[in-house]
Amino acid sequence: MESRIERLCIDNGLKMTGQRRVIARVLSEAEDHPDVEELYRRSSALDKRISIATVYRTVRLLEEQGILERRDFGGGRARYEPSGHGHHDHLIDVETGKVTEFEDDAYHDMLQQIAHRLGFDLISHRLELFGRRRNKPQSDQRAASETLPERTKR
Amino acid sequence: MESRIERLCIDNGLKMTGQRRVIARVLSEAEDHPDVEELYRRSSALDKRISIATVYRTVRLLEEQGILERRDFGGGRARYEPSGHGHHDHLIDVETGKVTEFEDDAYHDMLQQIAHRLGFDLISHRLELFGRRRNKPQSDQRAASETLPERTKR
DNA sequence: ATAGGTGCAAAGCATTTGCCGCGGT
DNA sequence: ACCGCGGCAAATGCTTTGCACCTAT
Repeated sequence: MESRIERLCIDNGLKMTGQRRVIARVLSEAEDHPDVEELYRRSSALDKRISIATVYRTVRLLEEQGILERRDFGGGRARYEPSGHGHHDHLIDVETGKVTEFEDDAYHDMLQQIAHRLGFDLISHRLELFGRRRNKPQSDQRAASETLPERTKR
Repeated sequence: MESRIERLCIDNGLKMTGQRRVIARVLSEAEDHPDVEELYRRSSALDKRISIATVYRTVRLLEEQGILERRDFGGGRARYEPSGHGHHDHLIDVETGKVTEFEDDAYHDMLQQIAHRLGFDLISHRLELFGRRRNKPQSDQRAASETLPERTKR
């Protein structure tokens, strides 16, 4: 069984080694935004002979190929998610560290206008909200959340 | 002559040493978003006996006191700006690396609403636009820009 | 006087890289 | 067979810290 990301790797003409296959599978199955350490943990669980250096190299390679996207939610470690589940941004729960994704269509035009007013064409943006859960959360929006690993730095 | 930030330090009951006074002055006069290295450079120019460790310590202290704000524009180094020139976000010119500030009042409500829909109270946010300069920039908005130091990492 | 600040160099962390044997294609 | 890949450990870049001395208050 070939994972979604393995397929993408092959299509991009990447050499598929054992460790890459495992990492591709882990990424394909990830529903969150794991950092390298976490990817290494999950990959090691499937195949002991993977070094963290390889995870770093692979993750960088896949990012260059546009297969992965790097995120920076603060805390000093990069986090990754597969490309192509549409434009979305993130809300981080400041107490638990959980990340919730949300669609950004509503205000994308507004950002574009802001850029235009300043004399620029908008190429991309980065938006993160930091919030605290309210007593009675109402869920009228699909949103998956996860736990943010404890930060080491700072 | 006592700089604006030195005043804030005193008001917050911080012990004012020679090096802190110099760093406070440099920060008070900064119109950009310098990183620690840059602050060290500017401070050293005024007083040779300042170590970069002290700049790191001071900058962290001032951030904890709410006098400074840390920014992360990517590139692996923190950048700082004095607190309290109002809510604003940043647009980064992808070609030159220049940073332009802009006001965010217009869409702040919208962000709040998004957070609410997801069941959160909005505490803060981070918004960065990346754009390319257009031929004829129209300037109807106060905006200062600067050059982004070359990134070392990635 | 004394709590806290400073310089220096070493330690920490996340990430990258050199070297060299190994494995896809 | 050939070129790229992976493991390991050393290197890197930013930031923090232990220690011994120094200085505002």
